[in-house]
Amino acid sequence: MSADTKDDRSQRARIVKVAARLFAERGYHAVGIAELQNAVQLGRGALYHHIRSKDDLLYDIAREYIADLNDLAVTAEHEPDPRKRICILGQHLISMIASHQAELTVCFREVQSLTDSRRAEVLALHTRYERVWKDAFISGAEQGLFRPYDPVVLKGVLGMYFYSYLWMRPDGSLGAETISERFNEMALRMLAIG
Amino acid sequence: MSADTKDDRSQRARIVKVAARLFAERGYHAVGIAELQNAVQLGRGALYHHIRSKDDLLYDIAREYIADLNDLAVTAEHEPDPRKRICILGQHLISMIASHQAELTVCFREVQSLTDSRRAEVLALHTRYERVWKDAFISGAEQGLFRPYDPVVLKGVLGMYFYSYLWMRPDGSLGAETISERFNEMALRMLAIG
DNA sequence: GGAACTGTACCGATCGGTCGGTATAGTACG
DNA sequence: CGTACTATACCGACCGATCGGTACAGTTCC
Repeated sequence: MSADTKDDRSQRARIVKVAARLFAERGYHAVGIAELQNAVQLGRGALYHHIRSKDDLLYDIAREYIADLNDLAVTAEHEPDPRKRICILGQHLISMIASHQAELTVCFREVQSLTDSRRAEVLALHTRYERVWKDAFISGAEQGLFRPYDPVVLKGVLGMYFYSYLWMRPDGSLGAETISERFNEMALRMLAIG
Repeated sequence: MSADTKDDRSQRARIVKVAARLFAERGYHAVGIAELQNAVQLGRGALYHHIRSKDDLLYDIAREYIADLNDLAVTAEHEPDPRKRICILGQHLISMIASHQAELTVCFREVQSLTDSRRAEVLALHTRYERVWKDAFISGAEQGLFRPYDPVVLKGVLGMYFYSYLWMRPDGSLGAETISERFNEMALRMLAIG
């Protein structure tokens, strides 16, 4: 039992992880508290001892992982070469999706299920993340490396990366490194001049 | 009242349309029958006179529009030039998303909410649609026009197009024609050799 | 009359969340 | 040592509200 002295945090982390998987598999509103109870093998009271509400659970998941993505993106902003910056952003994004697929699925797909103020907050983080990409595109355009900035190109490139949360399989034959390399190469093609 | 003699079909079509919009906005499980009633201004009994169940409603939406997409795709298969075929597929896809955004949002995002057998059926339609693209990619590769077939490239291209259901705005400044033209050009770049 | 359409009252089941209470471990005090 | 007290983790019964769906009577139109 000595390993369980930190029960509080580890239990909560475990609950959040299981919830993320359930929400990703079947959708936030489709998963009831009873199902979550059963999945974590805890009684009603025990579960609510660790979480405040179902909505808070969703909020924590949706917020934390887009925030992490932003943190990673900030480090990429130090790279002066827009082409390299795109590659770093792409590699981070794909590796995050590969290693936290359930959480990012919730993050991308269940924002709408948050209460108004929380949704606004999380959406702001999404916007901020997108802006990092946008800045890289504009930067490259100004340096004459990329085609002039075009929002459709931005959406297209981001769509390519983001959409991977739906088909990527962590145990599949395609590793995250392979995927990000090919996506990065394609992104640079989309941005090239002429 | 004379214009309402075809109430049966028109009412049902109206209900399906409103349901699609609600499901797209807030998610299938988040929308209750009461909310749907209120939106179509019909009592419980009247509503259930036109639909069999909530699940059937989802099934009809999710099935019909991916089936339509497949029908459109079949006509594109007659085009021998893989490059042109890609452009036709892309143009059809984007124009469908633009004109039936709510329905296709449901179609893409709520497949998981269907019962097992129905989900399998709808997923088969998705697979079939993806195969049309795949065939075009392979065709182009065989003719020496595209790079060798790579599933990652396929997923990347499809992601670019599909993801647009999340950000496209029918009343926005970007018309469907503009978007599909630029996406098509990018898709061909992604597929080009070297 | 009869078929189509509609509203209301109602069903059992399940929803998210709270309740009082228990078991256990740690700690302070005599 | 034993006893009193506190905090944490947990359980299962229970809450009002809402869920999807049904029964049925009334109305309208041919």
